[in-house]
Amino acid sequence: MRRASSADLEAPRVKLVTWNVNSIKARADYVSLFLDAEAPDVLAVQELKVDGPNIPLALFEARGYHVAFHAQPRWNGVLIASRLGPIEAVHRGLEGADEGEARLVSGVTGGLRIVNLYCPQGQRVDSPKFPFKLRFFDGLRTWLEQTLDGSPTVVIGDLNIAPGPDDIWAPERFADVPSYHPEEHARWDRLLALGLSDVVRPHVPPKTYSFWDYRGGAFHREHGMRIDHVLANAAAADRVEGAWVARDWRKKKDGLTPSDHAPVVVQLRGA
DNA sequence: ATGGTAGCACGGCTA
Repeated sequence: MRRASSADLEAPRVKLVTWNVNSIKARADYVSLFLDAEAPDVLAVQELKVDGPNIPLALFEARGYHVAFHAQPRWNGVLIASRLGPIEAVHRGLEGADEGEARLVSGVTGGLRIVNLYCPQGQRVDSPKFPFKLRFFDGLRTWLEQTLDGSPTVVIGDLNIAPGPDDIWAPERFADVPSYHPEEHARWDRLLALGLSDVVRPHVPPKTYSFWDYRGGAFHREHGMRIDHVLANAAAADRVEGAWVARDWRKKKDGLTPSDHAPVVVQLRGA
């Protein structure tokens, strides 16, 4: 554990991570390994999959992180952990667009607004989940229009959209499939039109992925997608020094099963 | 071939 205040003065740099962990309960030991090895300043977690006492908050608190979360049993669930300081102005949920599911938590920490998202996956285009996904993005845009105020902000998380052909292993196979559908790309473009930019894309080579299905040996076949994102408004994007996918954390560690997503890391200059 | 794997209210659903 390190002393937050003096260390931050010595190294004015913020290491921001987004990671869909596929159950914070099943991944508690694995996430602990990650925190000790990578020491993020802010970690945005998606897919908690548990609520209440089943969330192992102690693993964050024991390492000096402040925590804010929005959770439900079984599915979804998002959490922000920060050692920049307390998390203030916390907002939970996307009223009118999330159908009561725990998919958005936001807060301000260290002078940075974090909007942490777990967007719907969409299942198949002919399932009710797909129009729900599109409505969620429409509601998100409306909410961001009202929320973005020019202060440094990142919109971060598992957006379940691969924005371009370099972000998915076989774009031709996904032309009519959620994660790479034209209707989703239209929503992506509308988010960017709010003044947000994808601050990871310029720093990673084409065909860099953040998610590989557990099934069919997808990781070893490099059958992946880049669906975990960090979007930043101008005030935050100006501070980005680098970004990468921590691909090694998609592998087993000490015999522990990994998530099907790797952490995505963005390094920012301190304020 | 409607699979394959992992996780959650233990078992159908979600990804």
